[in-house]
Amino acid sequence: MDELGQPTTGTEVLNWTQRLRRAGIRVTPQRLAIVEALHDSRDHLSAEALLLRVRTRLPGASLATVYRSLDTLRDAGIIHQGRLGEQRNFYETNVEPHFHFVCQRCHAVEDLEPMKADALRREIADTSGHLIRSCRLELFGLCRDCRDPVPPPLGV
Amino acid sequence: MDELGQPTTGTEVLNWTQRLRRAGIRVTPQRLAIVEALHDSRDHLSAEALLLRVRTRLPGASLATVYRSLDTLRDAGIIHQGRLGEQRNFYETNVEPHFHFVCQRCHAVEDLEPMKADALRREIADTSGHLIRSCRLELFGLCRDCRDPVPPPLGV
DNA sequence: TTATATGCAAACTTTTTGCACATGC
DNA sequence: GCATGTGCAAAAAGTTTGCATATAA
Repeated sequence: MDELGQPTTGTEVLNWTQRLRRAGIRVTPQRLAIVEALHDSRDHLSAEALLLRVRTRLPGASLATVYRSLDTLRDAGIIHQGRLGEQRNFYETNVEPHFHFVCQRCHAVEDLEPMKADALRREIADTSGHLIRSCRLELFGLCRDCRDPVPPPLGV
Repeated sequence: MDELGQPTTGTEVLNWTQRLRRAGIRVTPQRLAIVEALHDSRDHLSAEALLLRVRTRLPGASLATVYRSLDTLRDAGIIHQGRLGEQRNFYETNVEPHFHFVCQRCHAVEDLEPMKADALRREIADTSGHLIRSCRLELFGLCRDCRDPVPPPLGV
């Protein structure tokens, strides 16, 4: 199910096809497989992780195509590309401005709402005189679960 | 001159030597050349850019040594390592928590004070339940100069 | 003296590119 | 039909590593 509560299969295919077409880029099986695998994962995936998922649907897909498709989709505003301390990029279908929290123990990545960040951004713009077009906020630490590990059940 | 208004040469050498020694790492000509070149540049340098500067003083220095020294200095808390949208790391001697603004036109990098970011960080910690150990804020746009180019002198 | 650092070259990881062939529109 | 996309392999770019030698403490 996607965030509207619709089944992911079938209608999703139409949605992404339309989105690609409206963005003015060609609709190919590879691009559809890539953007759908990325969206269905609801995660922040590397190109290589994405290739593994795409290959379950298109066994012949190549890493070069994944990279080229991701670039195209990113330029079309359909996906977001980022980095999180690591040496490789990650991709996600959430293109709204938002921030990331990375757990340094379980390495989970959580999306954070922009919240007051716009105020911070505006204040920095005012005091610095720069024109700010985008910003990235990344927080690192221990997530709820890794911070307070669930104690083992009593009597074990 | 450094930020205390002291001449950079001479006393600086002593300072960095002391700082390395106090951090418990060996003082080598390469490490001193690296940290001093980095500090004197007052910039955000890549390993390769740093090697060029270091080689004016130690012509035989190698890139591998620069990388290994930077890792060591970073682990010792003497320098800070970061990334700014690019695919390579940068290094700086400012180890205080602070943020960066990157001009997308002239590619200048400016350090920003943490300011209200601590409040933002605290709020995110409270609402998410995560333990936040560090955070990184990067802003991209046009700097003051690139935003409002100086008009050519009259009569030309 | 001895653990640690350096230089060199090779390896490794991630991403990009040239080219012949395939395909969306 | 033609501009564009794909797969393969090779190349780039950035960083790390093995090893013999050199050096800080």
